[in-house]
Amino acid sequence: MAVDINIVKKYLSFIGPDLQQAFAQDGVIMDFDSATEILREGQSVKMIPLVLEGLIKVFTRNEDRELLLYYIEPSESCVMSFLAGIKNKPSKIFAVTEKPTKVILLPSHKVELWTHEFPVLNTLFYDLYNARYSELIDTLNQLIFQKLDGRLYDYLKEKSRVQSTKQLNLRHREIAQEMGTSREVITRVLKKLEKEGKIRQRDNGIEII
Amino acid sequence: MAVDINIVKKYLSFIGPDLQQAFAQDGVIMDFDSATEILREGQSVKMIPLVLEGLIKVFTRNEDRELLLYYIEPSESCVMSFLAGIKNKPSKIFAVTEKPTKVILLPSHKVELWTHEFPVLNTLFYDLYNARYSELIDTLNQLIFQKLDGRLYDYLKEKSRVQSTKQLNLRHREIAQEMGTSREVITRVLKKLEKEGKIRQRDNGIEII
DNA sequence: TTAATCTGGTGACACTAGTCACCGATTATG
DNA sequence: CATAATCGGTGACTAGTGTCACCAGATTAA
Repeated sequence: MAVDINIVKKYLSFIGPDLQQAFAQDGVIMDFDSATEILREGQSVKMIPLVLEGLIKVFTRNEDRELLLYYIEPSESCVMSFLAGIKNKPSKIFAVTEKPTKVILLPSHKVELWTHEFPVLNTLFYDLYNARYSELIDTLNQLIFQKLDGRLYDYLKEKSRVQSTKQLNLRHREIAQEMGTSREVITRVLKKLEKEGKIRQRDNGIEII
Repeated sequence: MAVDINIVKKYLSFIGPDLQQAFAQDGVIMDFDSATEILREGQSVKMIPLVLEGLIKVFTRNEDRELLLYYIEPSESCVMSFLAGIKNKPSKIFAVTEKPTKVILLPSHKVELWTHEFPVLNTLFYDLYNARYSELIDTLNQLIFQKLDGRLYDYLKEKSRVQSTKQLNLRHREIAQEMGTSREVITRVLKKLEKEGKIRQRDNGIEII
């Protein structure tokens, strides 16, 4: 048995004992440090990851510009990026841990079998696909229909949510990077948000009000 | 038998005889005129549509602004929008036929059963989800990393591809609508593209070179 | 300690896209 | 036929962003 069944039970109580058993049998637990690139390994070994603990951020890149797409939180999966990566294309999607992160890797051919045996797994993936998709749509709507100040404020609130703190330790430069713009612009817009009383800037970072 | 098995065989040769049989048994064929809104009906009856013939465009809206997301072509499905619509949320996605379109509607609870019996169906949906997802990513990348002239040119090329013609019968106003900008801007950028020799404007529309 | 680096801050400027106002030509409608 | 509506075209202006140059204070490295 590759994985301690109790770990599986602890994090994935909702999938039922049979599937837990299967996961324990064929899955592999991996722990990643913060800021580890997740995508590289998956391309040769066809494994589908399920996040048990921690946080992964998914973004797209174009030359030196990035754009944050969404976060993957516990009991979610980065099916998409992996599957896309496996298929063939250069994928244009990147996944990096933002906290120390524990995942369980499931062999994709097993997962395919399991989806026939265990409807709950099908539902899980179907929900995940949907979730990822909606997030993308939201990002897209934000991009085309909102101005930078709105986008930045939403970005900060989301960051605050996934980090579970109102004290964000962020450099202007990092924000600019993740939002696909430049540092000076972020500096200016943060000033504006501060004047509007939505945030406060401190030595160590940004406080959401 | 609700649907003539020969229709199913004709359009969906790749799914194998057993699944064809199942589709014919439980599916419903519907024909839509051009410019019909597709989403409305699906919300009470849980049916998953598969496009057999024609073309559906999917877009998002915000007040009076729209943004074209992608097209659904034959043997593809708008799973996402339907499922999202069924779930609960206001969905923010719209689907409208752009040609006369023939679809087969499959009861979603049956589809769930079939995915267990017929691996090919799982693969189909999985591929579709992936396709939809990649298209969104492409749109997103285009939006943030490209200027309007590039976007417009790509828009025209894609339009030309799905319509299978280099002579596009389009009003500047329509283009502006689908790209989420204003008519004057499109007029100007089209002029620019024409000067660059990428298109030609005629009385009846636009020719891609 | 000194030098290098990182950080936020800022003014000046350029460019893109959106808006407004208006026009002439063409097409549809009464 | 006359009038109205639509369509593309254009100049002028504005707002929002991105870019460049440079600065001062804090932090880190030599």
